[in-house]
Amino acid sequence: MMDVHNNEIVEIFLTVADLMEIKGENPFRIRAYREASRVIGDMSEQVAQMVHDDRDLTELKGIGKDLAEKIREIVTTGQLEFLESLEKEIPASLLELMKIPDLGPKKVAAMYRELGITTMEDLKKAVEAKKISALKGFGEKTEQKIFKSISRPKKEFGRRTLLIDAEPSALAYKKYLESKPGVKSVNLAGSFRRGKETIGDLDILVTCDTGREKEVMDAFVTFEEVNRIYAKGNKKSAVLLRNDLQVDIRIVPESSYGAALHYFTGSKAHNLAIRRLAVQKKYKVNEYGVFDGSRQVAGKTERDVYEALGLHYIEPELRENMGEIEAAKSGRLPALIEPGHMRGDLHMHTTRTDGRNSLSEMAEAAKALGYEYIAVTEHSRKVAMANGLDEKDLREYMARIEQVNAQIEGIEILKGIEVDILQDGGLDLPDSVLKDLDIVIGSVHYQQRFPMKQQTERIIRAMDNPYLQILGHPTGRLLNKRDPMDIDLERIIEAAKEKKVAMELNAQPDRLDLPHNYCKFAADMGVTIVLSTDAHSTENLRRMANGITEARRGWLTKEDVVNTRSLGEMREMLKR
DNA sequence: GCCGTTTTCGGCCCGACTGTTTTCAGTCG
Repeated sequence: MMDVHNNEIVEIFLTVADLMEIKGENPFRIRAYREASRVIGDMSEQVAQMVHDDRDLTELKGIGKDLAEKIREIVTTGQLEFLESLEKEIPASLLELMKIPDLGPKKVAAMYRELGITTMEDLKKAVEAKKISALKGFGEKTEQKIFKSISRPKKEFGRRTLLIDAEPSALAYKKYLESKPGVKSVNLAGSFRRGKETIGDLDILVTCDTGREKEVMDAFVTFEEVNRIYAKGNKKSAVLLRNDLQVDIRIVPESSYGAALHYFTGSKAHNLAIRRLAVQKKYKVNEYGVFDGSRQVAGKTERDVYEALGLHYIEPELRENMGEIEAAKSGRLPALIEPGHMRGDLHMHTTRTDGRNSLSEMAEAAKALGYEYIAVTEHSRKVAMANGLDEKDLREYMARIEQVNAQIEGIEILKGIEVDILQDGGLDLPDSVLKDLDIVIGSVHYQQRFPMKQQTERIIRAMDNPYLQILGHPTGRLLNKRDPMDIDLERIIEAAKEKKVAMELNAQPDRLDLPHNYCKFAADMGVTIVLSTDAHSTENLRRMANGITEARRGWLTKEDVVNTRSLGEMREMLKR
């Protein structure tokens, strides 16, 4: 039995879809592969485990008999015969070329067929020899566009931007557009609005005085950060910023504002499902509204759009076609957690280890945020580069915490630790001191490259320590930098349930760890979740907002998160 | 390739912009 991960199956199916597209296969068949890969990619459960347990894969939405068999083949053999036969017909290097803007499957196929182009290098030579513009269906402008694009490093295409990195440009753009005459409203939609951890591009929706659309579009493409204009019309335009962020804009009439916001917020999968539902009800949904024949029956607000289709309003964070539409039909949507629900923060560092602010500064800042309690959780000795504490250091610091706690009014400072989980699953500090703490978080910081079985068992063994209350940043992922550890997270969450250990949702914008799909899995199992900032400065305490967004994407309610509770109730719930 | 209180066969979301087109294909979201 091989450990084939969901993301490997996703990659294989996406590659199959791309290759079939170049080959010119039936688009609906291609879509089936893409749809299946999306479903698998969003799952928390490992498909390989399902195969192993002899479960019926066709229970999964979008997976029928054929794809179930292909998944089984991938899981048992580690490869897919069908993909290999496709790769014999279509060079896989063509997929790189498809990442170039304006080059899709048809054009790439034509260049391959007519000129034998398979690599970026081939393409460059053909462009320089002016062979591209000679092809039918191609012309001077297309050749120029390709020339412009291949002079850029290829890795820049398709790279996703951390939400928090996109934020400054997004807000600056919004403010800029709002200042333009004739503009009535500017809204950021797309994955930015859905609160995805990383975004592919930025989507802006604008309403303006009728007749002034062109004026607004002129302003849009002359924003100071614009580096390149991809397309410009009166309803829709697209540009590339200097920081490589692509920005799309749509201008719509106010009567269609809700439908357009819905359409432009996505996700694509959610929109497709909504449109399919509309077709069932003999309606048509587009970005201008819900239509019964040519009559608009909804569209001014998003709520109207959902109601016209017999659905409750769905929050943007849930719009991934992961069950939210079914829940909205039957009124089973969760009441999502909100920033105002948070009453404390249970993971932070101070200047005693690698933080930038003192204990009292952190406490004052937390108090200013309206919190009732915090836990100060320094690193343990193993994390030497952060001046991690040994037992003696910790005892001293605990005394210091008690001191400050006595001095400060209106907030309770709890004595905590982020103790390192050692190679063998032991903890980096003795029980004799752990037992005297209020909050014990256990985290893996070293040896993150163990094989799955070993890594999983290491973490589960750590949870056997009766003083460990919270598993910190459970996957160890750093978005765009480091993959999650190779672990069976489902098994770990099940163990957490059994041992009454809570899972942390670490709110650092490049962690957001526990990932949302596992938040949902854990909450469904009844595992307690702690939403923490892991702040290393007073400023960082505000990152709770990022964690709230991830929690909402994971369908979490106030009840699922322990630090929405009063101090007493929270402590009771974390007791083992 | 999937899917079905209209169907096990015949559908499968919908529109804007661009370029190379004399009416539309390709790409994108």
